[in-house]
Amino acid sequence: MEKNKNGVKIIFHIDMNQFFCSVAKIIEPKLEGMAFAIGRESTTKGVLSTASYEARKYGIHSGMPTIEALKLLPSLLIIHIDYSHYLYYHEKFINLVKEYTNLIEVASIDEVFCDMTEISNYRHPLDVAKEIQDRLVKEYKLPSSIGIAPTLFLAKMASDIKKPRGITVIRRREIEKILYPLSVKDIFGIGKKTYPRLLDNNINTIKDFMDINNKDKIIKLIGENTYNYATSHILGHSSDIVDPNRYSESKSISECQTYDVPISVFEDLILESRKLARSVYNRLIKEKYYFKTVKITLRDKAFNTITRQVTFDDYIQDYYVFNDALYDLFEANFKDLEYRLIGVGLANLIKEDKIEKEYNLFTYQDIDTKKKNINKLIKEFQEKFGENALYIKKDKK
DNA sequence: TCTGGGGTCCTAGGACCC
DNA sequence: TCTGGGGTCCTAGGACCC
Repeated sequence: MEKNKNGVKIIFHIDMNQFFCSVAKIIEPKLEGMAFAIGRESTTKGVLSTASYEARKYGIHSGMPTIEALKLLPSLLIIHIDYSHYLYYHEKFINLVKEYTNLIEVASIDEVFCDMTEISNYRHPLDVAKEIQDRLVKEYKLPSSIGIAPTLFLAKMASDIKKPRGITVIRRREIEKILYPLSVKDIFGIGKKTYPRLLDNNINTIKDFMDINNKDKIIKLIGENTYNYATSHILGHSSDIVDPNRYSESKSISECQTYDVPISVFEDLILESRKLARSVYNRLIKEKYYFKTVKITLRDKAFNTITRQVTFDDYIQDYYVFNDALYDLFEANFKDLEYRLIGVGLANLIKEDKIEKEYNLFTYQDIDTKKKNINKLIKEFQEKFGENALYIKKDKK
């Protein structure tokens, strides 16, 4: 891996500030300074995906039900933008960063990790960060925050510290100073379920979280693996590298739909599932995957959600097998309820070009196992009946 | 109070194999 | 009749992230 003259990796995490709102403002500059949010237009159903800083002042935030946000601010403007617009500016953003390094890991539509170790040998990382930030604003009107640290995890934590338009550096020797005063909810991976449970146990700050005296208590709450993951990453112990191919292959493809009018008739459910299935299948073919697992999701009016799945022995790419499996799964799990959400998906994916290799491997393994079994049997029988008992004499006429 | 849509990863239990 | 230990795969649910 890249190392600079000090033997330390320089990782950037570049995070677009309220990316969806920025794109809306590019499309319509009048939105600048207005309290608005991104969500489903002309309905109070659903949740908001982003809120402008002006809207956030009223307590409005992403994930908030639209109807709740409107209670806080009846004049909140709700905008919907086609996803292709976001993708367009995503590309611009990625291409600009690629001018500095090819070691880029696209983490989501609005954030990337990049390894700037090489460039740090002849340019100061802060200058580079400042330049990227300025160019994103000048060339595309995209504000961003940048975190600079020796690991991906710390860079991600760093970019969160100053928003909007911040640049934060975390050096190894500054980890305690910078991170320990922060709340445990700022730890990447601690969410809205775990946070209150930690608070109940007097774990408020990252300092509390890292206190060895709290170790057993925290492990009981979040499990040993999560604990070890979080603590070692906070200390900067991580061998993660910027991997441009980390998300290049999907693990699953799925689509779901929430209905304003719940579905309570099985035939309607099947009809809707066919639409979702068609779309999922098109993506499967377009991206050249085979699948082994078919999944369904059902959510009723009371928000009870079940998932069911079936896995086949071989990788397949057959639309009718997919649809039959969906039908069987829905039929077996359909109850006399009102369903608000239906989901279908494919998992256990493999790329088309890998499939032949896989099959050859399977066949080889099969032969190998079979051979071993036969030899075991021969040995057993020879021990029982004698070395030559299994060889039939050919002297018979 | 009302809760979208697309993902990833983890856990715990069970089946099965050696 | 009383049954170990390790590994892998599958399933369902849950937490989390953007």
